[in-house]
Amino acid sequence: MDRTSFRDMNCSVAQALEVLGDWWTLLIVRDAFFGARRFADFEASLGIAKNTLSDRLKHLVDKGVMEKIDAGQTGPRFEYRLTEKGRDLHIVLTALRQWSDKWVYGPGNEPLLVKDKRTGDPVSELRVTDSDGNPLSLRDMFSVAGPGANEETLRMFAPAAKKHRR
Amino acid sequence: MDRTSFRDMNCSVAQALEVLGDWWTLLIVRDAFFGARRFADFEASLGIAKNTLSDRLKHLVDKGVMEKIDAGQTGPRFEYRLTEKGRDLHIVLTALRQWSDKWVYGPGNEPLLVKDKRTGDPVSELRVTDSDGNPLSLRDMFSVAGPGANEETLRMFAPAAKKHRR
DNA sequence: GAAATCTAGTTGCATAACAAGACCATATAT
DNA sequence: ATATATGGTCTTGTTATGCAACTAGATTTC
Repeated sequence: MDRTSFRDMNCSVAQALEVLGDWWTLLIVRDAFFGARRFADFEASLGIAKNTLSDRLKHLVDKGVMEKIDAGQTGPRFEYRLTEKGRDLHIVLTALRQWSDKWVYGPGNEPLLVKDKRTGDPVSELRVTDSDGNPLSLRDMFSVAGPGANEETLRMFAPAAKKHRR
Repeated sequence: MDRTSFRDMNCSVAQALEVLGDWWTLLIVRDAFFGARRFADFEASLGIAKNTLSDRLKHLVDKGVMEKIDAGQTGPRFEYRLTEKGRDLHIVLTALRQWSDKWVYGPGNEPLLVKDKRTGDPVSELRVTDSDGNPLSLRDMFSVAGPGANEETLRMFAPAAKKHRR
């Protein structure tokens, strides 16, 4: 009666959630982007229980999102740093932030703004675009099985869609 | 000893996770994008327990991400559909998918490809850009307290960053 | 028209995940 | 020698989640 793992699902979203889907995990990554490095940093800024933080950091290190560095000439002093894999999550956090700014807080109530250093303007909203940078709406795209697809993928991906189409 | 809620954190990422952060939730949304609508659709394609699915759907409806529609002339027959708020999560799923395609599966092993209907090319990678559409790297941006910030935000956002800067 | 089936769940039980706080080991500071 | 800081582990409870059984209205089959 373990919690169902997403490991065997041949789906990128599922795999991402297998790494990031636990309660607290993405907030730890967020804090890392804000400069938190030490165990106590995360603990203080999140108010997370030590054991949970310990688990999550281990998991993130294990998955290659963060690395644990012994920064200690002076006693037990470790730093947890984002790897490149971890830094690449910036786009995921941006997507979540923008969604929440729009739908939870609403325009004009954002707790935090991310701006372009050069112009001072807020960064623009993420959009899915074609290769030339033109925005694509949901109706302008379609999904197909990729090179890594298998039957599992297909079962997942074309679930009931067909059954209910009129 | 409840699970810590993120409700009181004045942070967009935390609020997004308060809505989406549970195990299974984003996979349910993913399935909705793939055309799943009925209780049994989600159940079959995910292999999720009925009670958990029931909880999650209630929560998503409650948060305005999906709506429950009685599509039943013929018996108990409901449909769960994404609202506009829910459809806007497409960008979040895209970010997660692209991250995983890059870092978990690797190029050439994607289980699923999303393509431009017009050209047949895969949609391009999400990027954070300035108002003119020029890509910005992490170093090209900075964060500031927004109009909705409070002390809580600041404590979160400038946690240890200062302490450890040399 | 009775029995089986389908849909959309709820309920009860077992276990894993999570939270809170006590405790611990190493090292430096006083 | 004592106190403090760091970075945890351990113990103990409470939820969350999974699994299976059951329910209830409506439809289909016999």
